[in-house]
Amino acid sequence: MPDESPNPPQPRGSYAKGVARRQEILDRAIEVFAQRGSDRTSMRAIAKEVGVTHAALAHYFGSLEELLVEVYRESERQGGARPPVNPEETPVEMMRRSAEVNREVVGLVQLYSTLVATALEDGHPAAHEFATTRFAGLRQDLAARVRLNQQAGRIRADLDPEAIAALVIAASDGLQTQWLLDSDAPQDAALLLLEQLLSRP
Amino acid sequence: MPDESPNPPQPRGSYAKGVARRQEILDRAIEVFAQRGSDRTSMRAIAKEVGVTHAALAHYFGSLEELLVEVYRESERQGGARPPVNPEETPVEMMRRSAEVNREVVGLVQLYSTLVATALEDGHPAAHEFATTRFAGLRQDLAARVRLNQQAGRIRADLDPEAIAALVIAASDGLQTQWLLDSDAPQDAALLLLEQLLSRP
DNA sequence: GTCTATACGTCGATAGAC
DNA sequence: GTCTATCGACGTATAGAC
Repeated sequence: MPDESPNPPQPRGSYAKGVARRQEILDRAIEVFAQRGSDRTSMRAIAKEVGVTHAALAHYFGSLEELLVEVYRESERQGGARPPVNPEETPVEMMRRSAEVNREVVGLVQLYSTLVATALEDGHPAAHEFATTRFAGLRQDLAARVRLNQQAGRIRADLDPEAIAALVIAASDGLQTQWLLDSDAPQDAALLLLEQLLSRP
Repeated sequence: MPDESPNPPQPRGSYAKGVARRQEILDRAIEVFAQRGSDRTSMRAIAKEVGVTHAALAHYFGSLEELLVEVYRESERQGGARPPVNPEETPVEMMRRSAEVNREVVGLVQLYSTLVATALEDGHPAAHEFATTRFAGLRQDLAARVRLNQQAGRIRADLDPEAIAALVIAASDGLQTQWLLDSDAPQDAALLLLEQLLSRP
């Protein structure tokens, strides 16, 4: 796209107001989702809670799917502003902390499950992009942590970091699901078991 | 449930035809889901593929949710008619076989993910009942297998069978998801890793 | 650019005809 | 037992007010 004007065309006029409004909507939507689940989440219902019309949501987010993805992304971003993370923290410890936080915001976990399930179907590019990127990034991050821990002697050095990363993420997600369906399911016990299995003997 | 009449009241009139028709619909629906994913799955679309109207589906299954649950249940039942299972088969081996089969019927795995995600939300009794029962039953079955394997010396005897069962199920589900999103994800490697971790040293 | 009003087609569910 | 007809709610798209 040649011939770009030296004055970028976007932030002209009341553009700033738009991004602020968009942020307002996202913040409010996160509260709504965290409280009551991701059920009853039509554009009209969300719009009513936020205080706009459903057409306004379409204006800012394009589609319901993109809105849901943005809500979850933003909630992760805000949740990520937690105490600075020790990079040598064990991957399982990291997931256990995450699971603990998630128990307080069940609606966001429901939203996450919905997004992942949607991503598996064809014809949902926004959800697919979100899930693919998230899993690939998480696997990479966790694999790096595994290597650090292996060097520090806290994780068995004979195990493949990539496989460990995928396994820890899968266990974390799957146990979260089982726990949401049955709070007697041994979520933390199973994560501790995995931690023990990975530990250097 | 006392006082059952010797002549059960249900199969009166052309009831037998009804169950046959219902079975026909289920069989056809399973084919449809196995082929193309669980997307495009409105009652009207399914009805068209099956050759009836959407009102007929509602007559037999009550709601879309119940139809989806029944389709998956029936597909599991039919898939369960596979080679008799060695009860001492290791839990991870069992899940690896299952994963192998599932790769051929991606649409049914998509349907499963949708059902589980739906079950996490409020106000979906059929999906919730399905998922709760399935996980509880699977955990029980796998825990029993773990105990057998522990006695046979194939799984470390110092580990909690219930926690192992939950962990194996979670890993299996979660890795399936990651693999569907990215066929480079180390699904089998991670399951083999888990097998190795659980093995008696 | 921001946002409302409105309309379109499809959805799950249901009632009633046959 | 299966259909047609109809209902309210949905996601999306667009025209135009400001």
